[in-house]
Amino acid sequence: MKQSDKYAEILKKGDLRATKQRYAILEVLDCNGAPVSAEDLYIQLKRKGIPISLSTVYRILDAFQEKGIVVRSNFPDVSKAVYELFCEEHHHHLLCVDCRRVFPVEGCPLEDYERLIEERLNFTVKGHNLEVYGHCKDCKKKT
Amino acid sequence: MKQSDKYAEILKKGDLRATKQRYAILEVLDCNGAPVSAEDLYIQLKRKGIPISLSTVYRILDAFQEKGIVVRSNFPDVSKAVYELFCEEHHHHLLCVDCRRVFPVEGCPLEDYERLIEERLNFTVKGHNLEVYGHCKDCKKKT
DNA sequence: TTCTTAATGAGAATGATTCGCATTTGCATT
DNA sequence: AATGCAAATGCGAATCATTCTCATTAAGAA
Ligand SMILES: [Mn+2]
Ligand SMILES: [Mn+2]
Ligand SMILES: [Zn+2]
Ligand SMILES: [Zn+2]
Repeated sequence: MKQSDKYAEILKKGDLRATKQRYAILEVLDCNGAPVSAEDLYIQLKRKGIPISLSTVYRILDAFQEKGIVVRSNFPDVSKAVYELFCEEHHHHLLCVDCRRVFPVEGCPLEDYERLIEERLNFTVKGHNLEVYGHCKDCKKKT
Repeated sequence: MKQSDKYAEILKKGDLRATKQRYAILEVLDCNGAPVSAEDLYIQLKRKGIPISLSTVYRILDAFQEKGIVVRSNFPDVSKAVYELFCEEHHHHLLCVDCRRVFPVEGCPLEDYERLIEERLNFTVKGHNLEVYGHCKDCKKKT
């Protein structure tokens, strides 16, 4: 199966028309391991020669989020939201406060915690946001 | 010791001049158990007859955050930042996506996780952001 | 190919936060 | 208590991310 078929399927499943812009965004997100801001995405698309406007980038990302195709997050002290393809393996991110790079960490430490909250506080948990920040391996060296 | 002495001490420790506006903000934050937005704070201050401008509210909160007097957080799908007094007992929050209320939960489930990250990934953890969202007790009933 | 409607582009509008600058005020020092 | 000066404030303008409006284009069903 070609990559483009994969994207077509994602769009069909989301009831979204297959446009050049949507393909291109899926492709860029697919290649970027780490989350990207709407503007970075826009710049990368322009660089690839894709005709698109920034408002369309935002609209597409919104639609994708609605359909669960992408996940939006906000890192502390970063003003723009960032987006990444939804990934079956729920995971989290480390943010290096020096170089601002984002590192994925597989797994999630919150299963027991959420169960506890449901039982003790009678609160139905629908999800969570977790980001860890600090100094990455490389930036530690440089000091 | 009077409350106002407590605030004076906080400001002195932070090398910040004692102004009416700063006292008033400390007082409002102290009374509000849950985190508040800059604008809510501004409204509450006006209601109390404190002369202050919104930009001053932002400036004071920034200064307080700088000094570790307050903690700023951003909840998912809430456009404004919220602030609360720093609290020795590190804790987290539950956000009800129906009524938008915020509930504190004592304790933190991330100690082991952070240790693991430091060991396995050679990343120095400085902190984390964690918010859990879902449906609160009251909103569950209403359905 | 035609028709309907969703999607796009361009720019204006919005909303939260920050900035610039003139004025005021806390506070250290006479 | 009066003085001087840096820090803090008020007000409006500026900025930045994001959303909205509306005229135009293009999927894709028929
Ligand atoms: Mn990731
Ligand atoms: Mn709290
Ligand atoms: Zn780094
Ligand atoms: Zn609720």
